[in-house]
Amino acid sequence: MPVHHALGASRQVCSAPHRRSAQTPEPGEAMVEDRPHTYDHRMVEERWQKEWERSGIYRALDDDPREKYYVLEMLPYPSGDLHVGHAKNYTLGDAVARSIRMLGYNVVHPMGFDAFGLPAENAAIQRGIDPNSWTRKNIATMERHIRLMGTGYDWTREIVTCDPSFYRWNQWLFLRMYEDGLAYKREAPVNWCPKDQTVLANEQVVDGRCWRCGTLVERRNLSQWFLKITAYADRLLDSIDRLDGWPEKVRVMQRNWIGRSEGVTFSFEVEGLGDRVSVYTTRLDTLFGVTYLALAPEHPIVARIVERYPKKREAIEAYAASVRNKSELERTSLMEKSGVPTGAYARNPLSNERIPIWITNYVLAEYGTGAVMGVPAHDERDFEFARKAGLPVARVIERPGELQEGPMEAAFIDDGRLIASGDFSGMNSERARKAIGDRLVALGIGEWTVNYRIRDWLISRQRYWGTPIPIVYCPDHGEVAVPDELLPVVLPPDVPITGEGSPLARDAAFMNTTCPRCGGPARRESDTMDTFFDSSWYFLRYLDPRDGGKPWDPAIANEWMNVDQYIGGSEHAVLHLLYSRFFYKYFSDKGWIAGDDEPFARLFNQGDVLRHGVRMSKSRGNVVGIDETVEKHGVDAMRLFLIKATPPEDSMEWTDEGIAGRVRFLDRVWRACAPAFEQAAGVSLEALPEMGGDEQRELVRALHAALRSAQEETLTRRFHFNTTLARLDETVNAMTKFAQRSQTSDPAYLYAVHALPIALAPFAPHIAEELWWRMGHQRSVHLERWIAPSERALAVDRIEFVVQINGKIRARITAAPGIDEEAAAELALAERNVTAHLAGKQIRKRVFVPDKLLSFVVG
RNA sequence: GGGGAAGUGGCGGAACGGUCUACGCGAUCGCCUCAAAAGCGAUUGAGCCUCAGGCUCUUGUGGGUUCGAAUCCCACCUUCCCCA
Repeated sequence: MPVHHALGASRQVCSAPHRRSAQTPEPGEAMVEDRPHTYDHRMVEERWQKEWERSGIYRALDDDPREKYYVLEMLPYPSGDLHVGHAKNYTLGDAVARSIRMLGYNVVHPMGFDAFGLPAENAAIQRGIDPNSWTRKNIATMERHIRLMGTGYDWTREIVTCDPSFYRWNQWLFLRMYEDGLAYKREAPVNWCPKDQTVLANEQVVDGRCWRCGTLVERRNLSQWFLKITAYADRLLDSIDRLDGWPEKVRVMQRNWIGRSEGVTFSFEVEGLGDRVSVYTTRLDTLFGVTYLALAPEHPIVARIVERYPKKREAIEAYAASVRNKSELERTSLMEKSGVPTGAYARNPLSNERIPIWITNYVLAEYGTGAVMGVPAHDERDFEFARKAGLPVARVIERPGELQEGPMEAAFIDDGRLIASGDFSGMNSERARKAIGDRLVALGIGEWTVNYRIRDWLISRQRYWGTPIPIVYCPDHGEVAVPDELLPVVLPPDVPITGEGSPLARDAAFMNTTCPRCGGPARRESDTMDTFFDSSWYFLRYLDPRDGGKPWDPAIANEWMNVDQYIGGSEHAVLHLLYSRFFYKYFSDKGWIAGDDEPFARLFNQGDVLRHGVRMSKSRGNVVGIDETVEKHGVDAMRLFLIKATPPEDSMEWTDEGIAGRVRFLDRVWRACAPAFEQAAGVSLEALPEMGGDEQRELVRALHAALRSAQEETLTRRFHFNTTLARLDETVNAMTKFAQRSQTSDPAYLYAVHALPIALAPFAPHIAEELWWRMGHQRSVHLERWIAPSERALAVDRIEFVVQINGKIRARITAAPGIDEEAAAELALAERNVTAHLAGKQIRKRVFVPDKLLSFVVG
């Protein structure tokens, strides 16, 4: 039987209360004798994690009358051991899911693994481990860690993308896109990472380097599969405006990435050739400042020019060869701008001026038209090149009211007023762009053009550990789609992985197949899909994870979509989020989802966890592991520290003192509640308790302030639970104080003890459950409804207002709330310090803010 | 160069037109103890004065709006992020 001791007694006994059920393990005896003062986190946490698993309290059901709420963390890559930096992400999502659930929503909160990708293959190359078993092992470790954090996921919905039951739907979706002309194969110069031995999408090249391994990428011409994301460029851009639950930063980055610009495509005639060279520009106002035409060495017209002006052949070909294999970054940023004259000339279509044609390294064939008009006076790169090449600089824009003389020191790239521009001189830039554009169109050599920075998404990867692209090549029928009934095209096991070339291409058993159309011998496509394909739609599979006939049931998806709260790091601000938005718009067009064609209503970017001032990461060797942290301090303490340290969007420093503080907090919670376990449950939470005195009122007020904070931070989606934890600290401090002065059998105290587990449940789920159970409850605290914060409980019976004279505080006065201005003034004028400052002055104005201040303006 | 975010005690942060520094960490002192740890309690922005009281200053810097500004506006400085 429980033994009650007054708080502060030399020995605090935590004995076993009544049994809950046959399956529930008994609380250990260790708590009773070994560590009498403290809460034994290890035993309690382990026990409840097992119990939650057994009882399945976090399962989300499809037909639930409550309003749905979809909370999702970005699909993690199973990288093995997790550290507390990962824990921050899952802890926030878990706290949000739990508090939303307690507020009465039907919450779905699933988890799964982004299991395809290069690290598994690299492990195979380096250590000869099979990618599948390596991945499965990592998933097991990671899943254990995620469970160890006390997270309340609905594991019945778990998906693993390397499972054929998942990736078969990648193939199915790919085939629908193929049918709709959104998936196509073409030869193109692509980003090739020599280390990873594969191509990369534009989005996956950061500063000219492979986003994964940091190797400088090269250019290669290869035949590759693309997804036509550019067909959705305008829609992807336009609906960014509606994403008001997204961080502004991410919205700006997406807009920049899509990079829509309006300009004119027009052409220059090449002298003596009859051909024309097209260029695209948004800066038509600088057209009269063109002093040369720059071509990419790969531009098709170069060959014709060489033919016509053979004298320069050698120089041109040598130059083209020297540039050819350089990466985009090297050409546009790292290398000095260079070029050679071709000997050919072009005519400026408006000024009719004769300008030299150069080939240069800083113009890329696959960007725009592969040719640009050179305007050194008003473009930085052109200015730099012209200076090196000795080309003239012709100023055609000036800042109004400013006369420039002498040679230019740098390009002037702002808008201004046109000079030396024929009929257009005197116009401002904006008007001139329109006028010059219209003139070119009227002359029949130009066309208004909308241009995008975004390119089609290259999804081919010459690697093994990914979804096989379901295409076969037949000598008679060419490219043939694998029919749906033959899906999935299964990744063959036991393929030797050497890091040289495509493993699948060497596997004869995989490659040799029959043509679905004629039954004759055919070869399979050996490329696999970019893993971003998987993460572009996985959030729909969670909703119908075991469907064997389709990727998801539209009716079920419509019940749950879209994702109400998406949580993840800002590193996916462009890639994953842009791809997912593209897929979702396509699904919407197909009628596979209804309603909003944006998948993620709200997005929250978490801040990092730092150790010694830098981001925690394995490669830096500054990680603090989950296992050791949980072992030493406990899951709840870890979660509380991760939440308490900073607002969730900020990065935080992991400190030993910080987590120690949260361990102390949990001990204080335990000590405050333990003496009242037996009696607390007898006090109803439906109504406020009797609050005889100030101490009682203050205690209940502190508790309700915590309840209000958690509720507000959840419903406003601000998630600044660091302030909620401050209110919980105050609550527990108030309880400790109360217990020292008054009886712990006081109804107000018992009420606080009874309610505390509910207020703690979203943040420290284990101790909350333990307290709840010890009070005799049979049902999980996590299935309880939140206690609505009560205005009456929050009301104070005394306020302190300040008296200001000319803006300076001269007195602080305690009074009843709601005191009127006259009464407040009377009290103020009774203060010595107030009268002293008012003496001999005339009151010109009086400002009264109820319960806050009374301000006198004197002169 | 353009855009975005941010600068508050010894530290993390709270407050977002109305008492600056809630809460936590750290530190100092006290109680308990043979002693320590733990726990509990108190103190903790700076400088002054005629020190039971009161004054001045303080939210990166300088201006402005206002009875009143950390909060709103302008300029500048610094840091981080994105784009070029």
